[in-house]
Amino acid sequence: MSATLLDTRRKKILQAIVERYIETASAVSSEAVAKLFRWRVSSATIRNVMAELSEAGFIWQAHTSGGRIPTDKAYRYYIDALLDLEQLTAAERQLIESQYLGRNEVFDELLREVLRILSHFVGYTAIAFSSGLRKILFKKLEFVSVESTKLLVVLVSADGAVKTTVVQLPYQIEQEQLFKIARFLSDEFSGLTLGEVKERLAAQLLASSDSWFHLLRKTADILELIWPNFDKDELYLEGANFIFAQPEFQNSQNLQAVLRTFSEEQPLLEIMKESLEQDGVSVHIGKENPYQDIHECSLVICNFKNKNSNIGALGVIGPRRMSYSKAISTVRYVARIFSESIAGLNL
Amino acid sequence: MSATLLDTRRKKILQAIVERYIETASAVSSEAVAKLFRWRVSSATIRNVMAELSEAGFIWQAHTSGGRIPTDKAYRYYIDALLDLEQLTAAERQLIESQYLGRNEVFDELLREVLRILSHFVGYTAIAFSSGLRKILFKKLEFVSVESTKLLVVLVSADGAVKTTVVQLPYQIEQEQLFKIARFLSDEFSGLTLGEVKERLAAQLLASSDSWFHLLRKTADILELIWPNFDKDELYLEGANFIFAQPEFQNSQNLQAVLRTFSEEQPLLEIMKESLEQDGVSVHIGKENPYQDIHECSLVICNFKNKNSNIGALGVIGPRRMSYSKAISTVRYVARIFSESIAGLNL
DNA sequence: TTTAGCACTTATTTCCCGAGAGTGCTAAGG
DNA sequence: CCTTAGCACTCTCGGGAAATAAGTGCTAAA
Repeated sequence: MSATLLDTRRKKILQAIVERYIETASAVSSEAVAKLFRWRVSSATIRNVMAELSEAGFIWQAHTSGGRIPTDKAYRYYIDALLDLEQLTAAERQLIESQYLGRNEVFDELLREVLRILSHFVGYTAIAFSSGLRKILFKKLEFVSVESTKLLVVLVSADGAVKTTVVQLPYQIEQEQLFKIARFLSDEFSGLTLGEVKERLAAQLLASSDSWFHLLRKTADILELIWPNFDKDELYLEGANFIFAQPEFQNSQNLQAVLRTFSEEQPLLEIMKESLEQDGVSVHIGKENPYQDIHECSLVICNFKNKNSNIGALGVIGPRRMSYSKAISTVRYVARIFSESIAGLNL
Repeated sequence: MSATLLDTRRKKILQAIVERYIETASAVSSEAVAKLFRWRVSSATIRNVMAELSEAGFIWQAHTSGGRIPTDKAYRYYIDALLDLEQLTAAERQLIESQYLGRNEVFDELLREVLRILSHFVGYTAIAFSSGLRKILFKKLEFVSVESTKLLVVLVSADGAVKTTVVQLPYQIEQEQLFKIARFLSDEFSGLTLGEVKERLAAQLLASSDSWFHLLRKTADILELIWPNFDKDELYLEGANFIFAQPEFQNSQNLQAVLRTFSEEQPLLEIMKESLEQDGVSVHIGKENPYQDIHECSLVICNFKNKNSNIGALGVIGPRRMSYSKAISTVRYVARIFSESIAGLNL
C-alpha cells in the first residue's frame, strides 16, 4: 500500500476516525466507526483496515485494548486530501460582521478586536503578529517637540497608518531644522519602503556635497534613533483561556508548556513570520512545529495585507485535535475582512 | 479569650504556624511547631494552644489527623500585628536597581519593565494599572494632519508624558484652525487637569461671544472626540507563569479561575483602583477580595504617583500563602522608584 | 473478501489493608 | 493551675488484588 495514496474505503475510514477523534477527544474504536457507517460493514472489516492504517503510520493506539488515535500524519493527510473546504455560511459571516464594528482608527486596537471575535467564534486562542515597519511604504515623518531634547516622531505610511514614538535626542535641534528634515524626507523618499529609505539615505550621505552633508547627517542620526522603535515585530494574543477548556490541557504539564510559549512570544512570532511569504492559510500540526512546548498544539495562520504587501498574520492556536474545517475557513475569512478594514483606514 | 488580643505565647505560635505554612505549603503539626521552638515546650502544650486558635478562627484543619492551616483571619492578623516590616537590604535594593535601567522614555514600556523586574524578584505575577488621564495636568495639545479628515492628536502633560491618538473627524478642518485651537488650549488651560479643562471649556462655551463661539465649539467637539481614547484605565500584567509554580494552582480548577481573572481585567482594575485613594501598600487576602475566582489569591498593591497625584498602582498577585514580608517591602520600594523615574521623565 | 466468534491484553475502578501522621483526651506530675 | 507523657482514635495515602470493561487480533467459516 502506498503511504500517500489510499483507496476510497481507507480514505473514508481515516476521515471518520479523524473527525470522530476531533469531536470526542478519545480514542476511536472499530465499532464506533462501523456505527458511523450505519453497520454497512462489520467492525471486523474496519479492524482490518485499521491495522493497515496503523502500519502506514496514520493512526496509533495508546495500548493494545485502546482505540485508535490519529497521528500528525493523519491530520496532515486529512487537511491536504480529505477536507473539502467549506466556506462559512452566510449566517456565520453575518454573525462575525455584526460583532465587528471596525469603527476604530487605531491599528492595534482594531487587530485586538478582530482577534477577540475570532477567538470567541472558533473557541480557540487567537494570535497575530504585525511585522516591523521595514516593509512599509513611507509617506511622511513629522516631529512634535515635547521638551528641549525630547521629540515625538510621527510616521505616516502611504496607506495612512500612523505610528508614533518618543525619542530622547543627544543634542538639541531647532524647530526650523526639524521642519527641513521632515520636508526633505517626504520630498525625497515618499513611496519607498522604510528599508529603502535607510539605504538611499546612506548612499546619499557618502556622495553628498558639503552644503547638504549637515542636514543629511542629522536626518540619518534621527532615523537611526527611531528605527528600533518602529521596526519591532509585535505579538497579539486573545482568549488564552480557551486553551483551558481542552481536555489535553487539563494535564498541567501540557498547559504550562503552552502558556510558557505564550509568554515567550518569540516562538510564535517565528512561526507566524513564515506566513508572510505566501498568501492564504497555512496549518502547522503538532510536531511539525519546531518548538517542543507546542507539540500538542496546532496552528492555523493566515497572512493579512495592507494594499499590496503582507504586513502581518493572524490565526488560532489550539489542540492538535482541532476542528480544522471551521478554523481554516474562519481564519481565512477574518484575515480577509481585517485586510479590507485596514485598507479602509486610509480613506 | 478575646478574638483579636492574643497573649505573647499565642502570638508566637500563630506566627510560627503562618510562617511555616507559607514556607512549606503543607499543614503544620504541633510537633513541627514544638521543634521550631527547640522543644522548650512539648507538642502537647502546643496542641492546647492550637485548639484555642482553632476555636478563635485563626486556623483550621482539613481533616482530623491533618495539621493546622492558617485562615484569612490569621494572615490578616499576621500582617497587621505580627509582621515587623523589614526593609529591603541594601544588597537587594542594589540588585533591583541594577536591573532597572529606566532609560526608556515611554511610560508604558517603563511600567512593563518595572513589572518584569518586580515579578522576577518576588516570584509572583506582577500587575499594575494606570488610570485614565482625567487627573493629568494638561500642558499642551498638538495636531498632526494625516489625511483630510484624519488627525493625530498629541497630548503632552505638565510632567512631560506624551500620549497620542488618531481620530476621524466628521468634517474637514483647516491646518490654520488647528493651530489656533492648539494655541488656544495651551494658552488658556495649561496647568489644569484634563477634567477641569473640559469643565471650563463647557462653561466658556455658554458665556462666549459670537466671535469666539465658533472656535470654542470646534475645540469642544475635538475634545469630546479624543476624550474616550485618553480616559481609559489600563491593566498591565507580567509574569503570569509564576502562578503555575505555586502548588495551590496545580489543581487546574484553581488555575483556570485565576487565569480567567487575568484575562477579564475588570476585577483586577477594580481592586487596584481602591489603592488610588490612599498612599502606601494595601494587602487583600483571599476571600477579602470580592471576586470568587481569586479567593485563593492575595494581592499586595501600592499606588504610584507623578509629582503630587496618584496616577496608578502596581503590585503582585500570588497565593494566599504569600511571602508577605518580602512582597510588601518590595512592592513599596518598586512603587517608589517607579514614581521617581516617571517624575524624571519631565526633565 | 467479509464476518462472526472468541481468546487475549490492558486500562479503569473498586475495595481492602496497613502504615503513617496528627490529633484530642486523660491522668499524672510540677 | 499549667504542663506533659501516653494512648486511643481518626483520617489520609499508597499498594495490591479482584472485578469490570473496552477493544483488539486471529481464526475459521460463509
